[in-house]
Amino acid sequence: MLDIKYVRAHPEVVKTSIQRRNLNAEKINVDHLLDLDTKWREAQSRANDLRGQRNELSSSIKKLAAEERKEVINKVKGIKGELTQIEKDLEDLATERDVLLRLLPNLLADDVPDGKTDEENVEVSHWGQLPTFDFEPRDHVALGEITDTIDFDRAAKVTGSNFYYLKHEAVLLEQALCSFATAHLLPEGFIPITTPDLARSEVLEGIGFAPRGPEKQVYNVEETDLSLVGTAEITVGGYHSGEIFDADTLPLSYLGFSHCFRTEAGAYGKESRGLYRVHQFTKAEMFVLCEEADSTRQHERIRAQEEALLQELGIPYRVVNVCAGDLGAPALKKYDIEAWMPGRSAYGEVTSCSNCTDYQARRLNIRYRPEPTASPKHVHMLNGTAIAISRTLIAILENFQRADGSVSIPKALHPFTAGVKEIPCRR
RNA sequence: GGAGAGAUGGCCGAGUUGGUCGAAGGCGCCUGAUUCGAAAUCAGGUGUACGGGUAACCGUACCGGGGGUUCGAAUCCCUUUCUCUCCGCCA
Repeated sequence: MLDIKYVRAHPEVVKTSIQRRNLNAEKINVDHLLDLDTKWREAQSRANDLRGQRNELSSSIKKLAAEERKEVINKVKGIKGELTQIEKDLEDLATERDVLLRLLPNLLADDVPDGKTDEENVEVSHWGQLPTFDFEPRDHVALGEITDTIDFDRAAKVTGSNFYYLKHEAVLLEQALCSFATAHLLPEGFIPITTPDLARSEVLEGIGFAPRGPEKQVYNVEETDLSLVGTAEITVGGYHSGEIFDADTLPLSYLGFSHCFRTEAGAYGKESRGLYRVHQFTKAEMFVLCEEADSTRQHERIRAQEEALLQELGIPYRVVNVCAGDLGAPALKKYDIEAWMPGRSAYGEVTSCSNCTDYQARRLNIRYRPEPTASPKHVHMLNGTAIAISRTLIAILENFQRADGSVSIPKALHPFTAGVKEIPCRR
């Protein structure tokens, strides 16, 4: 959520963000919002006057004789009639205004490229040598089948499409990747944390997810206000809601582990084969709370960690600066890191990191005091994928496959795989 | 799941026969005095949001959330969430 005071002062900047993000300006109407806001402020002012009058008269009642008292009470009742109506208007205006206010996306960083879809994201760097094979490389679905490590067919019996079982070395890899991420990020000051896999609507909304309605991306739990989380960003972000930090406790960095559940409604089509777009996966997520002036630096720090992890694994990748039209509403700027996936001879997103500035902190009410006696400001919040297990598995299987259908396990994971260094072909 | 108790400012904690309570007291923090400096001590200050004003400042709201009673609610009633204790069930 943006600061309404900022919207009042800089409506053009907000409009530009909406336009560049290719959002529906009819629906997300800044002028209408400001109009409602003006009316709300007028009503607020009037209500204040009336309440002031009421309070003054009310407090005098005690001292008055019975005769006068009746008269004044009637007078106050008259004020109350008008006040009740204005308070009703005030509430309606505030509700309508806030609905619109919450639809506004974050501002855009200066260096966010123009563009409508992910095809217009701009490559900013790349790393690693693309593998060459003297055989026809298999994709991860085929590899998962012949090594008996990923089973989609049987999962379909239990949960339907886009679920899977991991078996044998894939399970080792899942656990090893989590341990690998921890081992790498612990010395960097990240606090490991496991979180609930569910969260309340209030928290989902605070982070910028729609918990209900046609645009929701999450599973709801019946007869509760809970949803399965799509990322630990939600639960780690909600962790400190309502709190005020001393500046010297920031930045605060977490490495959150959770399962991620996504309905992926309407996302079927290309790029949805195999593990790429599934309803459940495990993820290690970096999450940083910091001071306002520090967030750009923290964003680069998270990105550097994401790159370091892929480099240690030996997976070729490129970094793209996500264009305005492909950015999520809470993000001021986002990098996607795309690993090379030989199964489709293309790069595919494996991690991303977003600078959400104070957009999430405002609704979650997470603040800090820049100085001990200063008024609190909202913290800046950033998130980035350390390891998304499912997509990392794609990259590992496809990049490290051999002609005989076996797969070598990256050296960086050997300390965590119980001595297992390769995945044998079983068919 | 059943029965009770509670939720107050950055923290702890008074206040429940409704009015002078944004809220005692303490801690913490800030400023000043004292000191070579510090500790200790003493004095003063110290919530958030919204609205108004160039400003000093003024008004309004906020005592977990929502609703109600009343001229007036931290205080009374209803409801909801959470916490704690006890009982039951269970990994």
